[in-house]
Amino acid sequence: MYKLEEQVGYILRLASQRHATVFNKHSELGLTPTQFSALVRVAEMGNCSQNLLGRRTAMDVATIKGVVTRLKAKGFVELGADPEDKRRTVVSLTRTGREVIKQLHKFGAMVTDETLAPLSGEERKVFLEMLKRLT
Amino acid sequence: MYKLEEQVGYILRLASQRHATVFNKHSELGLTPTQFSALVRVAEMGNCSQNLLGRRTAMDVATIKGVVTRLKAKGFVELGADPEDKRRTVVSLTRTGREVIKQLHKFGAMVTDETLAPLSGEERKVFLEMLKRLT
DNA sequence: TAATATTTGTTAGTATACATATGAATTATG
DNA sequence: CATAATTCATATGTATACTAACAAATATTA
Repeated sequence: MYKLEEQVGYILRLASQRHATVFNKHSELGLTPTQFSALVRVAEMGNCSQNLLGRRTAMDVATIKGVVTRLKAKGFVELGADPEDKRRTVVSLTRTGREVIKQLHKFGAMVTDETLAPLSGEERKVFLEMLKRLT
Repeated sequence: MYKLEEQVGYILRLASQRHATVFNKHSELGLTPTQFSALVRVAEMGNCSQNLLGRRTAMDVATIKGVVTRLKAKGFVELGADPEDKRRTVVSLTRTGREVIKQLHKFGAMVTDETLAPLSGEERKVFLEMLKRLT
């Protein structure tokens, strides 16, 4: 007998839903999970092109464009030209962006912690290790 | 040091992406993962209202509406009125829908299998059990 | 029974997410 | 050096996914 509840895709969707709920409950800056990832990555990389940022956050060119547009609208990043390559849009943090990074790191750790709350410390390690192998 | 790669939300997104890739690679009927879930559930439940179907597949009222509309356009389900409750839209399988269910079950099992390929048999059980606890 | 609350479904708005087509700039190749 | 291939960014179209506002039907309760 086929059970939808046993299919990995279905359960992954449910787990993602719960994670999103946890994320949104605590998000004060009004960031979405994808915007959060992109912002953290920009901070890590310093300046980088929009497309490269997309690759480093596993987002499609069309997706990262929208994310960057909204991060700019919210004042966390700014866009500039690359003197060495006229095709590129360089993404960098604004002053506001730099100021919230530490908060974001704390926030991210808290969301991960609460999402994994049903698992023990040892289980979390095992689970994350296996989940990574599925990527 | 904060690592995006260690955050459960980020890894969940990557795993979902890979699952979607596996799903699409094998999908001949042109169904999406959500459409697949809804269709399998309709088959399980026989007739049911659109909203109830949404609840049983963890989809929002707005989301399930779109999914049902597309399943209808593809000829897998049909919509009718409920004589006992004029608010309800009853969703049921068409003849075509009934004919593809067995295929869908096989297909679903294959997708789960290929998605979980990086894990051993024992690991899969442990992983799915933990993933379910996160929902 | 009348007022209230809930349920069902629709619609609009925002945000991913991917495929594909296009155009501009850059790099690689013959 | 000129053509081809690649890269970067934009735009369009389709499909989730959730919120919020709304109307109609049904259920509850005062």
